[in-house]
Amino acid sequence: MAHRPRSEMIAETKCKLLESARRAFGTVGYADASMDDFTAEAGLTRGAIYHHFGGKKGLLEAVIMQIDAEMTERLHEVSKRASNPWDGFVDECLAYVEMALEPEIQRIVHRDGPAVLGDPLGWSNQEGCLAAMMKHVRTLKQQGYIRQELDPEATARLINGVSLHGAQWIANSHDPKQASDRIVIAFRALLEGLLTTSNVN
Amino acid sequence: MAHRPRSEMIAETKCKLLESARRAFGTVGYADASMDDFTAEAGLTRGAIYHHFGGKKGLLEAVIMQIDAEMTERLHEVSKRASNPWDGFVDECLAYVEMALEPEIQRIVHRDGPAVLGDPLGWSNQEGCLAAMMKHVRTLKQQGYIRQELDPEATARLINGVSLHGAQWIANSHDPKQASDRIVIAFRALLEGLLTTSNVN
DNA sequence: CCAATTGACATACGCAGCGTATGAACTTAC
DNA sequence: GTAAGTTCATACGCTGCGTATGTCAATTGG
Repeated sequence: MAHRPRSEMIAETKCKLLESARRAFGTVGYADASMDDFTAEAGLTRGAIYHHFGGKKGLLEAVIMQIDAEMTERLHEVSKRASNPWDGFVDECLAYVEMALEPEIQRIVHRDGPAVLGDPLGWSNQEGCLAAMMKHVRTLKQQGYIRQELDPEATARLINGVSLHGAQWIANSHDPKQASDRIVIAFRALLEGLLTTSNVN
Repeated sequence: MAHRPRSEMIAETKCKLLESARRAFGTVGYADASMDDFTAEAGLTRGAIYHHFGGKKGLLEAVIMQIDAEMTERLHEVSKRASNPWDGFVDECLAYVEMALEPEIQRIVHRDGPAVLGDPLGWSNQEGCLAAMMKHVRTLKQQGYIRQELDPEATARLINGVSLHGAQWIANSHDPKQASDRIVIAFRALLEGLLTTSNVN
């Protein structure tokens, strides 16, 4: 077995770095993740990181983009199998909450990410979870489900905030199950504020 | 002029440390704030920090508590001069948004704080901004303004999330004025979802 | 098929920054 | 007035990042 093409080797190296970095970031956090440690774990050294990702920050950014792509995919799956647009939207929101409960996502995407890279607006603008939700809101508006005066982007942003904080509260609650139930009730109530009067049940 | 009582000297030292640390954290951020630098700026050394605050984290915690206390006070002022409870609540929410726009608050309280110290639930549980908002929600519920099935804590948490993300979006927008207008509309819509049907206009 | 060149990493070095252990001065208590 | 405790400064070692440099393999051009 001779050597495989170079492009494959590179892709594998990048993949290994992303994997071990993601695990380190997700467990001990960005600040306490030693580059020497998790590169060694991947059988490499820091040199590879500086070459491929420019540095520790670049690596974090790449990890986040990877996770965000996975989240977007999962959310798409959820909203696809709803019977009507509004329910699909609500389901997607709740799925987003559930995902934010996963330790890896919570830590990397929602805590260290904004702290290290700044506001999420910069790195998840195109084709990310936020973009997907924004598109969803726009559709609901066109179909008359929600109020006409609502701006899709602003609305998506706010709902995103609701989801994140709800999730955070649930995650850190001593009784996650009960917290989840209470959050869902309040969440649904808030969302109903968006509906046009003719759509309020 | 002889020596003043020791307790005064200590208080002054603590105050100076808090002040310079707060400035450093608020501008360059927690990670890039060198303890040697901002202690020197206060005419002291790191030794003082480890003695009084236990370390860098402890100092951040103290700074956050100081800011949170100021925020609580300011919010209280706002809601006090409203004509009715619901308007007072809405005003308080919008004031919270505005405060989250201030760079120092945004950076220290909403970004570095959670990243370094973990979830805000731990450090702002008692007598903080969240507690105040929660109390407000409870009152509104008792007075019949908002739905009975809503849990005050969960609701306050979600609204907090709405405020934070709205503020963040406004702050990073290229047109803050326009963004602010769009956020306010969506924010009000969401809040109206909390109202009892008899209170919806 | 063989240089020449580029790319993909590893190695070595320097430096900043944190935490701790130690020490000195000053205060308070008795 | 002395002993004890407090408040800070100083000194030390360690970890961890970034960069500069080196090395080897792979690709390219003739």
